[in-house]
Amino acid sequence: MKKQISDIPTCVQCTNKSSIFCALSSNEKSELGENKGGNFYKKGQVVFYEGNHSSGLYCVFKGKVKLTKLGEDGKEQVIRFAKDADILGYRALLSNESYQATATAMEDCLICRLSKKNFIQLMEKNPKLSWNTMRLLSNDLRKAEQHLINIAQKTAKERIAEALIVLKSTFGLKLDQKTLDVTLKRSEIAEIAGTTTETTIRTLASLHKEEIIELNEKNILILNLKKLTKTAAIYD
Amino acid sequence: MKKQISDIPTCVQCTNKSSIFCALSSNEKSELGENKGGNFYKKGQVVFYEGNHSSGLYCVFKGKVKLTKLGEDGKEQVIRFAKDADILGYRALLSNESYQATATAMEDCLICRLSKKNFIQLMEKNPKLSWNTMRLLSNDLRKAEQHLINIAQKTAKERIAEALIVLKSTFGLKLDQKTLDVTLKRSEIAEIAGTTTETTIRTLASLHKEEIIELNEKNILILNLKKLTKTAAIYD
DNA sequence: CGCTTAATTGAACATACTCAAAATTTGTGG
DNA sequence: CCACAAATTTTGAGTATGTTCAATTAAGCG
Repeated sequence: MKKQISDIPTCVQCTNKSSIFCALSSNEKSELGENKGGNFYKKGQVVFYEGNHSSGLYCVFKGKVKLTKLGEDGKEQVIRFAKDADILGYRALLSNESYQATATAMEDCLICRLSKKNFIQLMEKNPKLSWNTMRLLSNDLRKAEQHLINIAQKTAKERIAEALIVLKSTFGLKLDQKTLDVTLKRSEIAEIAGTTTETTIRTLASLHKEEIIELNEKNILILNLKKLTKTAAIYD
Repeated sequence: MKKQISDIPTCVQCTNKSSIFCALSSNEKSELGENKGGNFYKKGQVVFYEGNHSSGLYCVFKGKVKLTKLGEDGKEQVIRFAKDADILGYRALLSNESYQATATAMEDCLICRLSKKNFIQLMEKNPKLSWNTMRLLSNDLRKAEQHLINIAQKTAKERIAEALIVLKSTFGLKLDQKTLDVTLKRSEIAEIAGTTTETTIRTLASLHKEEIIELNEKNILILNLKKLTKTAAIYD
């Protein structure tokens, strides 16, 4: 049962909460939605590439997206995630003209493309939208800096434990309240933690032996969050 | 000849260019400067501490400042620098209430403290100020993400070479067009590159042996920028 | 069912860290 | 300006962590 583009509502009708667009009135939302394009992205499909010229602002209606940057040696590094109601590509509007990262669908997604011009016009009219965008940037910056410290100062095991915690807080758990509500390849976990696939495999096996996590095929269950947090060396 | 607080002009008279406040009219600048406090900070003195409640916005009139975050194990990590006309502590205004990093004077500095309230009021009135602030955030985010990749994927030598290049582009060179216009302890360079003091010393010695840099007491001279760039694995 | 992709395991190796000690520089009070 | 204490830089050697590379097993998919 494949999702259709017609499943995407207009901005006015959009049911997604907690987006930066909540500050907009119905009229403004309708203005935002002019020239809107909704698209279906299959798992693994690229929404936009790092370095490409910015062609608008993306808003995730449904699905999970990872943002990665390419290192000099061709190794990918996950820098951020996006999910329902999150915005992608907004930094390209503000600084440079090109996208700073590559956005890839982690599962089948429905993503809208909004007009750059409309967004900028709305920001000028509605200070709340500017304010929300600034808060968003500010939070992303805080997370990026925290991530930097983690990678710079933690061991591979600590970073992998932290990656699991980040995945939990970003995507949440399934109904059993234990299983991470996202499936990743080992190499993708490695890209978050900034290590190799092999080290990731060995470390996950070690965490499993310590009864901190459970591994069921592609699924990862968090059995002992307290221990996992301790392993990640997070004390705040 | 110690600098005095009286050396600091009013915002209206401030000669610093390329700040986010260039968008302001004289009247607005004067509004910004109400309740302004100028302070002298001695080398090594802390302007504000990570985790402290935000008590305003800082604007560097003259000097060099480093922003650091503390890792779980107590190791400092330099996340950003600020120099003449740069703003500090602006993120605390937007997200959380507390400062996300510790700001320390790298040399004797003159730094103004501006009222939080005035800044926010001005942002609401003048969309250009919001826009500039957003651009600033956006650039900081880009740099932080680039820094993340560097630390995650480069060797210690590459990171140290990169640190020197960052120092050059941030603080520039002295009149000879070779000497970095900033003096740092070896441990501070290590904090930028995310490595240890010993590794930094050995690597600088190695770069010196390769005739890429020259070490004169506390000063670092860049003899061969091309080679240094190559060593840093920067190809763009 | 065969082919491709992903996960796993092992072993050798390298990078960079830790710890300790010595040399040097810097700062401060007399 | 000197002497002494403190901080910083430097060097060495041993070690651990994590990478690389190669080979094997398992899983996914048309």
